Amino acid sequence: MGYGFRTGAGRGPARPWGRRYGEGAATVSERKASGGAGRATIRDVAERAGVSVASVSRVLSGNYPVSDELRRRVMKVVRDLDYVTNAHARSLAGGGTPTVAILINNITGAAFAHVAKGVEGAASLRGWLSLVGTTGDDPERELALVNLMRQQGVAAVVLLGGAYDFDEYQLRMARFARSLDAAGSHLVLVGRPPLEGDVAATTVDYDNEGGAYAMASHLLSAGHRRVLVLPGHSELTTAQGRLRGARRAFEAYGVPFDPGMVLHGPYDYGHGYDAVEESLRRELDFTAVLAGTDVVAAGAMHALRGAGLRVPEDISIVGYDDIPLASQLTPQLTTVHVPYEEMGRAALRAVADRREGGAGRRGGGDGAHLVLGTHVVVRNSVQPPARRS
Amino acid sequence: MGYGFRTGAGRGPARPWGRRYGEGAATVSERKASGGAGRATIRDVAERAGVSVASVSRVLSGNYPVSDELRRRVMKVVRDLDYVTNAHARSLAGGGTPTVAILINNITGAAFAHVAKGVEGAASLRGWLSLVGTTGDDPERELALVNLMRQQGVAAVVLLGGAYDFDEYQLRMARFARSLDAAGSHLVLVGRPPLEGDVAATTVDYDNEGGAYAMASHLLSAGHRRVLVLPGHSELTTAQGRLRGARRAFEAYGVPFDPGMVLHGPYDYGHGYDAVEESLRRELDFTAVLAGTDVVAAGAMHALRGAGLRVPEDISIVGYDDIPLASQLTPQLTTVHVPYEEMGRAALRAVADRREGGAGRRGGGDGAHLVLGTHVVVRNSVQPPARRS
DNA sequence: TTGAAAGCGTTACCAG
DNA sequence: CTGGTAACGCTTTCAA
Repeated sequence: MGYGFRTGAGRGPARPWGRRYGEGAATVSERKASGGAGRATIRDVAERAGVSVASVSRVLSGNYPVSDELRRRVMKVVRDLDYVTNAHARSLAGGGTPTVAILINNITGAAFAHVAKGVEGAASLRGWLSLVGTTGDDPERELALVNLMRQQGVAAVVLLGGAYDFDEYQLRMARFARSLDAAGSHLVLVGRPPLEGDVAATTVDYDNEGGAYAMASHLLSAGHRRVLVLPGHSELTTAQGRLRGARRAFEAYGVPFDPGMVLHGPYDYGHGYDAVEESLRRELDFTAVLAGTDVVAAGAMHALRGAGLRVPEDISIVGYDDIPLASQLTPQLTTVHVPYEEMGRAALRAVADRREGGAGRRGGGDGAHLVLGTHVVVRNSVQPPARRS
Repeated sequence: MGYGFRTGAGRGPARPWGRRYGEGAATVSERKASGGAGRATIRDVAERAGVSVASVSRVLSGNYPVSDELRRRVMKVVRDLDYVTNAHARSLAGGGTPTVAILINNITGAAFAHVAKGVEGAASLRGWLSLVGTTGDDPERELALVNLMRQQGVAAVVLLGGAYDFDEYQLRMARFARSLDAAGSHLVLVGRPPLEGDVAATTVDYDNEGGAYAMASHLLSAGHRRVLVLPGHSELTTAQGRLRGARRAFEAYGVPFDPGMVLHGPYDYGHGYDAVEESLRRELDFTAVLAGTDVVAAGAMHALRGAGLRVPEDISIVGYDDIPLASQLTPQLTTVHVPYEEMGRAALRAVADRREGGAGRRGGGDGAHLVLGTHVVVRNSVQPPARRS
């Protein structure tokens, strides 16, 4: 009748917006010449196959009964035209591939790569897509990225890596969580402590402090008493946890913990190198180095060697993370294994389960918290302390 | 008049599809309760600000003059509602954020991380988005991913890493290129040789063979004559190039090249280790190892050391890629620097330029080919050959 | 089992 | 400078 869209038999207004297919309800004319500019649409397929767009949609979605004949006809045209569905249109109409966004400070970190692999692998297993964004440690960029992901309508935003424990952090993350939740998305924190309060965010963490405790214990039980500790940046939550774990181990062993032996700094090779070099210059007395990450340990090892010290004969070194580098160093590094890839998988699983399970139980409160175990991997970088002259 | 959408004053059919805002042309009623389920839409914002959706769109797009008063009103509501544009709707309507897809075999590779960083960095600089997918060396998955990316309407698909030079490869890639081109997208090959013929794909490559030539020359000019070559998989284009370069260097130096000293295998630590161990067992006579990648070199170094051989005093080793690992090994590895990050940047730049420049010059033919230089980085893993007993 | 058409949330054109 | 609204390409309901 009077209303209706794409009916009205050619009485539409002028159309200066560009091409249009099949103007008028039953009029199959003015067809776009196949192979023209731009992507083929579902209507091109429908017309060419002599069926309705609804049928094409049903064939392609595969979630609706269609006759074999119809399917055959449609699929042939799809192949001929090399047609693929427009994901944007599909999402808009309600369907669409769920997408996870992975946000990371530095894509170059080996630990990240493994988490990303876990997420990506689990995602593609379910036919999900994954987006990656890097923040470069810039909070502004992080904010911008979260918003960008929100625009994309992602099923979840996975934030990777230790967080800086500034005052603003909790507020900011809580805001992210709320925002995403309101948009039907979800925040997942991987490798950082859970948010306080009743926030709708999932946390997938590992036993950071426990790993450090075990690692330090390993050193202590080998007889080391003077150990140089390089936990990382003092405001970084992972560094704080590692330091805490080490401290607890010292207490447990009744060994006094000397704060003067703790050197904070970034999780990189250069810091490990510099810290050890400086300690040597300052003639600090230590028989072992407890590094915050394997990369820091590698740097430390380099500096030690540069000073003519042997590892582990003169000085023992341990790392944290158990990235491939750990077993590629000489000597191979004793370190704490963190199940990064498994964490990635767990993160995606959490989101997927949540999605299937409780539609409608949104609105905060169910901040799940998963903690995966860590353990010491003993290799060749630790020996009982040498009696130093 | 008779036609029209969302006009016709309430004469529309029943609407069982769900909520709808502002039924009828001027009727501002039946508003969704703010804060309800789902994302706020541009119409929520428009209604709440008492302006038209067109105005909201203009304020948010920022590409059209609007009064300060309007902007203020709209932005306030946007903040109140925590509104973000729906990227899918935006793309569908013609706007939208350009997106690059990065496809990679193994996300864990360090070389990849740097290319990805380059692409991602350059992309976000322009406000572009980047997607990452991993193929796991599976051609089927690669195909599926390219199609997925095509569905997403990505501006370009960047394929990373050496390719397996099977017969089918050229055809497959040409098909990808054509497909993407037809959809208004573009194929970029990074770190692999360009496609043959008149194919619309851009290639960003590095002087692979030249780097190998220089690296081998370095070894030869140090006096090495018997060198164990571990180029990689024999079907991998990068491995082929590296082997070719080495061979040319031998020729240039008038040193006979012994095919028996070439051991093919994957680009991983284990292969380096195994190859050297086996060579040692077979009592192959060599004074240096020319590894296909730094990781292979690391494995080789480990095996050598396990056999009681010193590097570089007894055996010299060189790598390829110059990933961070190279300078973290002991001794630090002399290797070939490949500008991975720069390649990533170049890849994105190529796509972006192409997009701005020649709209309409699609249809094959302009397969640009960029080749970036490589160079030897001399560190401490090479010494003139020891006179062996 | 199939077809017709409304609706998803934007953008950009046209008219004022 | 602002408002109205067709169109983007698809899914899904309703009707046949």
